[in-house]
Amino acid sequence: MDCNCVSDLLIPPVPALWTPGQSHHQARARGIAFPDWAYKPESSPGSRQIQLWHFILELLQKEEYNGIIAWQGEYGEFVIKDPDEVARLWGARKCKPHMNYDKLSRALRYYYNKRILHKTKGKRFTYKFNFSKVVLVNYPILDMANSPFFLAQNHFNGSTSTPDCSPEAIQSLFPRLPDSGRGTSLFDRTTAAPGPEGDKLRLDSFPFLSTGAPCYTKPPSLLGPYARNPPFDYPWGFNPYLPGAFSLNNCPKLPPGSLYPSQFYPNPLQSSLSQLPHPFSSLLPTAEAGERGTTGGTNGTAGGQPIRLCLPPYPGSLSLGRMDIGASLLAERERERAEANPPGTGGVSLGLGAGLQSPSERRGGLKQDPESDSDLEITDLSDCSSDNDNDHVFRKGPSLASRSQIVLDGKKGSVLPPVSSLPPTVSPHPLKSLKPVSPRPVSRPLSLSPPLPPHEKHRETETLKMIHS
DNA sequence: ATCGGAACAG
DNA sequence: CTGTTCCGAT
Repeated sequence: MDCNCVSDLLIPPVPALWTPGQSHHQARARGIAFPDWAYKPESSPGSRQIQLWHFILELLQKEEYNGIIAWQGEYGEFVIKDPDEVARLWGARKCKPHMNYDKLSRALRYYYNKRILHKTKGKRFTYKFNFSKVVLVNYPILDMANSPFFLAQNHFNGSTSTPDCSPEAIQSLFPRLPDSGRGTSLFDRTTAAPGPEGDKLRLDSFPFLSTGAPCYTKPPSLLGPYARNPPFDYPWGFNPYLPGAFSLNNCPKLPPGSLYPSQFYPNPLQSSLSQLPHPFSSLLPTAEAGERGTTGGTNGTAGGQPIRLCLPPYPGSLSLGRMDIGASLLAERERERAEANPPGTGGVSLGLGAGLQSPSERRGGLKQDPESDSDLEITDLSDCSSDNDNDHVFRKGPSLASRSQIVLDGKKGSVLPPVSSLPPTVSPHPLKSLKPVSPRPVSRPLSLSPPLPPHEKHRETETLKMIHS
């Protein structure tokens, strides 16, 4: 039969900035950008093929699909509005024509034990992601505990009302990064940048940068309509990890000194990352800037966008204190199999005092899963807004002048010297990472597959060529 | 609607 | 290992 597997080779075009369902309503959802690498099949150890959760994330990330699946409810929670359609898309992606929601949901259920996902009881077709889990799964090697992101997050969580310290501050720490991956064409599209074609950068190689820290998109109110969106004016030499670079001062809770532990640079990867710009930048809206409210979406998005995930707001609760998240995650991991810990257990905080202990020790009181299914340890972090409120922070250097031109693999890693030191871990196959989904709207009124504007297409092609070489 | 066991595929 | 396919039980 004919399946749409090809879609795997296509690149989604438009960046999908999460849009709060056009809504002004309720707690507006803030989108969080899920790190690119999270969407890459390669990032899923053990599986060469796209995984269901990746796929879900992809759909969630694109507003075109908001009619069938969308973030809703608590942070990380999403609802499958049209189970059959989602199943159909999944089936198309996997070339399983007989896929249906029953089967898809079975696969989803397997995630419960893995703690990647869990069901939101009481709400139909509603599930919730445990992002930290996802992160861990993808990048277990990272010592996220030491990441400023996480640290910030912890604090962030601690106080609900301190949004300040959080997202924005952190965000300001990183320069914008063009997107990545698969998409490769990200910036281009936007283009806004009249000229520089060289804005291609592949962050795939720096998964870590993305850090797993999904970032929130600013609520509409905060975001300008993309007023300014300089592709990125941060000097590549900027090292976000340098103390000086951070201006988390606004973050009262962050203990000085704890931000950049030496362990922060455990490996080459990390060091190289330090020169990378901020990945979240790709969140910048582009074409669809103007229109966002339609759920049915129609923007022309089709191709090359990297993946960006948008989540609904809520930093729920990271229950970890500032302890080491990594440890807790590990603990969780173990716990995972040990106890299927039914949700609903009390104990909100994951042992603040736990600190880094061996996974086996953690047992002590770590119990999370505050209530129901919210054991989600959120890893969100910064506000990845598209607007650069904090640009000024970085604005200083040679701005545009030094735009990077990193291309990918093999080609030239011009601007990022350390590229060579990057671990081969990620994205071995550029092409592969290029395209995640392109569910074609086989049936469905929704504009599942908007046409790609000519120029974009062109760009895309170019990009591909580049990658190829 | 959900769940999870079991067999099976790649 | 990650589903896919069936399916009986809630």
